[in-house]
Amino acid sequence: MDIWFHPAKELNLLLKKAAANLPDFDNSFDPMIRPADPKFGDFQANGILPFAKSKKANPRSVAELLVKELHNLDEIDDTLIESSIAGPGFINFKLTPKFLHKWLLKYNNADSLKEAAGTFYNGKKIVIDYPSPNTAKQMHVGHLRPMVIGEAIQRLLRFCGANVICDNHIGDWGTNFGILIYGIKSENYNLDTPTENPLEDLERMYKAGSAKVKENPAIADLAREELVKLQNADPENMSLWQKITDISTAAFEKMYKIMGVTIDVTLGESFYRDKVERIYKELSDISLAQIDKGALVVFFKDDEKFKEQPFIIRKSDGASNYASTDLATILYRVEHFNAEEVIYVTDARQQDHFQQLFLTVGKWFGIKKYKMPDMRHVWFGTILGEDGKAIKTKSGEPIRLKALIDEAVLRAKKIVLEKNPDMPADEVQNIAQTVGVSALKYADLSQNRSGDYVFSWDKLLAFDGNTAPYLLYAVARIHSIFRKAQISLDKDFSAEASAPETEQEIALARKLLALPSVFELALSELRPHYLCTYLFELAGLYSSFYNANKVIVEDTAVMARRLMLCARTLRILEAGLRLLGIEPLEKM
RNA sequence: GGGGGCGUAGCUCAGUGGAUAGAGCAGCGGUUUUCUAAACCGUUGGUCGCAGGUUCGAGUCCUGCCUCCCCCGCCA
Repeated sequence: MDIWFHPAKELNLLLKKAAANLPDFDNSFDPMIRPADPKFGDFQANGILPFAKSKKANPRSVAELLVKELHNLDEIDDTLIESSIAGPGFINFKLTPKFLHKWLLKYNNADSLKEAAGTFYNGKKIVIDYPSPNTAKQMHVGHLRPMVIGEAIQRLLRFCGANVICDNHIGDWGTNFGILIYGIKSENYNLDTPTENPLEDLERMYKAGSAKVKENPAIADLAREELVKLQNADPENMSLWQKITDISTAAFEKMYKIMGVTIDVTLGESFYRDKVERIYKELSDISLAQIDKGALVVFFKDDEKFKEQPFIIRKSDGASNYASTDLATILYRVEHFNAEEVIYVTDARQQDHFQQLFLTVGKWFGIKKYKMPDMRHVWFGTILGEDGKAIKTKSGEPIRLKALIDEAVLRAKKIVLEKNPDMPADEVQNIAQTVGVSALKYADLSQNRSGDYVFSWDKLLAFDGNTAPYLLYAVARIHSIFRKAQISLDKDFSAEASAPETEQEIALARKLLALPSVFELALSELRPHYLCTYLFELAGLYSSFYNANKVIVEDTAVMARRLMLCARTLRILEAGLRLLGIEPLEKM
């Protein structure tokens, strides 16, 4: 019998195969394999109950027939998998220590795990759109989520075999540049000799300009003129715009580096400014779009939700908007990158926009016979202020991302020093940097992305419980064991180590084998918090094992057995942390 | 008015129609001559917003209601 990477998936197939051999079963039977409570087994099949009900049969006797047939199959080795029937008619499956051992020998490092996980996506071409900030604005706490969630998802997709392109669709074009350029000119601000924080200056000038535009129509006209000049490629305004973009990009890149955000291409809205005409023409030609109240809009008369909510794809003043560029963008991604799937990582408020976008693309691509990509909007809730309202740039004091990171690192440093009074200063700084930043990221990733949450320093910078430092600590302790024993983490244990024996060894090994089911779940919903929960539980089981079962012992057989478990736990914890965008430490 | 989301322990949150609803924090009580105690073990704590319904089985699905947040034509 093969040692399957993903036992739940294989069992599901084999149960169907067994059922097909039995006259009492038919196609309506779905095994419904799920990970089980460890006290019952590794997996459970829930499907017998509804099936027996529909056939008016006794679930337990139906289950007995199926289990017997399953174990008659050549693919099943009774010394590797045990089945039992429990309760009203559940089938419980338990992987034996022998199976656990063989699996751990086979999937012994990140490469072998990645190779096996690659079958989930099999090279599917996916463009993922994140974090897509707007230029000329400083990053604040609101940018945390798209960065960390987008990064975790793209890494997970890549690990599971997708051919991913991270496309940073920055907001670098639009009406606000008229106001900003007006603001810069009215202050005679020199972009060539920028101050320490030029983005702060740009933001200030935009705010000042925006306030003036609101109260003075004459200034509004001036701002509009600047915008028209920019759109007509006036050299002076284009040069200003380019400098704004360069300043913003430089500042963003610094932040991406700190936050571990990796980007393949940056094709902002400005890139699509000459590509929207084709959109207007095509959508008009196929009568999908029409002029209404001066604007070009798409109606969805046959859609229950949007029948009275059109999608504006060109403003009545002739200018493009979010919808125009998003339509041009998705076409480009399909035509140029051959995207088979496009994933957008943005906040929840944009759900209507993306539903309308997807509806429009569905009709448009259908009529034009363009290759239809899968489209997913991965949305997340808002980070709220103490008042329960969204933290906004304009009102109140937004917490800058930089300040948040600095505070996190400072707090981490205090703890590192406390725990390691004799550590050299540069090492303290390195560890504090990783601990602080990863705590920040993990706090966001470990929550189900679809909820809002209230910002609090203590919450985002928590270092206890289900946090990055807890996981990093588990990793550091494993490294310490191997340092102490002077054994390589990549040592081949196949000759020396035997199957797990103690309660803690077995519990830990079983958890390690749950990884593929976690990938499957996290991928199906693109929710990184499932991976966080798993890693936390894994680290918890490791800590229990570590406490109860000493690794470096006289008995070489016991030591080899436990060292192998440590090495495998380390590899999975490290791989998992890296998927979350967290670089593990060897010491802390 | 239409739509989306949220509501689970004192707090912050997990929970794929499945078995006695779980963690962390906080609280209480333990564990260190032993591989990193940033740890481990034990323990207290529940009207899963309310009311119906579907189901062998509902925190999970459906209907209605309540609280709060968000979106609903020229912002992104």
